[in-house]
Amino acid sequence: MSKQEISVQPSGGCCAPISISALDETQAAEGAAVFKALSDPIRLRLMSIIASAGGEICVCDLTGQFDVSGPTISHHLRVLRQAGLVDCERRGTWVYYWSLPERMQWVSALLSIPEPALIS
Amino acid sequence: MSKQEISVQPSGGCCAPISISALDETQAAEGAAVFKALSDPIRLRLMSIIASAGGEICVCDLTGQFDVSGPTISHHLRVLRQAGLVDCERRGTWVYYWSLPERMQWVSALLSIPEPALIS
DNA sequence: CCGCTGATTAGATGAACTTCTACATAGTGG
DNA sequence: CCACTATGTAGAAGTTCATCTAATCAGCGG
Repeated sequence: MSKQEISVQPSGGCCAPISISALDETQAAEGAAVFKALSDPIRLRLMSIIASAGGEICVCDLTGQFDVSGPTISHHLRVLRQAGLVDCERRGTWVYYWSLPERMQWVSALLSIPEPALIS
Repeated sequence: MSKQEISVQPSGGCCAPISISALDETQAAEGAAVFKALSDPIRLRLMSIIASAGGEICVCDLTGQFDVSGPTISHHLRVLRQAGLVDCERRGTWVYYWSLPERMQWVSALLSIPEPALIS
């Protein structure tokens, strides 16, 4: 896995929270792409299950928790992967996914409101 | 403004970060709705301009910064409003928008990775 | 009261997205 | 080498979304 695909290239979480300064078009495009990946209820729940799994989790343990077909889960996992939020690896018959905390934290920081901002 | 519309009812930012525990279907639906509002480059940039304005900002100061028509900006602002991320008020001829930090911080907290989680 | 400007609403159109079924690929084990 | 299981890919169908133009609403000034 981790194959080369046309995906959002993480430019490195490098911009100030939006409560501090506005985003330029490039930053907005990258941020919006990540938010789009999280904008589906199934994907957000998938992301939360993977992120809270503490390590990695097998696709076979994900599929059963949703009322959609396997290919649909597969599709959603690819979207999360292309957004840089998770990565995966095949080991034998099974494929394991884990979350990429840096990416999550970058998006979190984008929306955060620093203490100084709360005071002013 | 602040009219009654079918929108995402903020249930109060009340769930743990997804790196700690998975979301149930209801929480995922509410979270995904907010992320969807932020999933468009124009909307995310609008949000960042409003949030970093320090107070409120007139629609007339927003429209000129984008290459889309006025009605399109209006549409995007409504989406942000329905997601509970901004609110607005008409004063005379002009309409002013401001950000709702609580909502922003709730979403930010959802994706945050608490210190203890980084250690374990 | 009428025209003007700012902003939103309504309706239409083309693109993107979610989901499915059918099929393909990867790996295990007899 | 073949059957079987776990995932992923391809393509299609229905729905949602972003955007535009045209029309409407709100407030100001003559």
